[in-house]
Amino acid sequence: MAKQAAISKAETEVVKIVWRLGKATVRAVYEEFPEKRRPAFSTVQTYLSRLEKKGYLRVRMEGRSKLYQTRARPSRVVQESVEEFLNRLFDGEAMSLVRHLIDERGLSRAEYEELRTLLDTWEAAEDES
Amino acid sequence: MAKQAAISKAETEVVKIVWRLGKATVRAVYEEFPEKRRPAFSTVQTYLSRLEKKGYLRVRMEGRSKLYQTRARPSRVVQESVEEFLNRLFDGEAMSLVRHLIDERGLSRAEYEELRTLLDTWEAAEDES
DNA sequence: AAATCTAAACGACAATTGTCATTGTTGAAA
DNA sequence: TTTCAACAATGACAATTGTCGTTTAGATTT
Repeated sequence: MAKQAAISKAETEVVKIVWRLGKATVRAVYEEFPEKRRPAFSTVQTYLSRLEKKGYLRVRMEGRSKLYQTRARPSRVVQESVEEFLNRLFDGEAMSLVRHLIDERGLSRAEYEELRTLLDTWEAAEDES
Repeated sequence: MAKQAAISKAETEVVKIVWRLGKATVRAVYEEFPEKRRPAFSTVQTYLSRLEKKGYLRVRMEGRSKLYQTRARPSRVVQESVEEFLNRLFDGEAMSLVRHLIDERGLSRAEYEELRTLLDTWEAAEDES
């Protein structure tokens, strides 16, 4: 299996819409864009077909229209992007990113709580091994 | 001041080298690349001059060579990239990213400890307000 | 049936990005 | 002073990406 071509910015936005909708026609995706930043119908067509060519989506005819749907599991795609991003900016150090997030963007009380909970859960899981 | 043009992948790698070195000539940057993935000298020249044109670096002649140095604070550039990335993949929710990091990549014991410490620090700081 | 609507198919194009090969200069070494 | 070595300065080019307009062919409405 050849290395999957990278997914671009605009394509990411489109693939996310498809994930959210589960399966969608060109028009459906097209209409998900908020009117202000909505690209031409044919532009969406192009994005979708490129995504299909790159292997991120699967397509089939549904009557007169094309119906696109997920091929790769979203998490895998996200995973790859995160990995790439992490390597590029933080030398692959997840903690650097997290530190950056906390220092530079700040945490809300709620986020703080959530993080604590996450850690507790992690520890609990870890203990039984 | 016009919106700063986005920084590309290859450019990010180069700008990081300049940050690391503080100030650097084309050759210095060129040599920082591990031999295996070292682009041509002229390629590095191009990246640097594009970075300068985009406003990320400042340049001046130092004798016969050009000396590049940081213009924008690194953290600001990183900040922007993180923000862009976060919006694109996680709808701007930092916690989604963190959750992804923990679930999908896993935490090492050490990272776990560090995170705990970070949280404790955060809380201490928070308490006095 | 004619007119209208839709969506697929194409083909294009400009901008951005990744990458160089060359050529022109110039200070330094032979 | 001829010859190098080291840089700057250019110009190029292919691939990728962002974006469309147009044409074609069925489906639907008059």
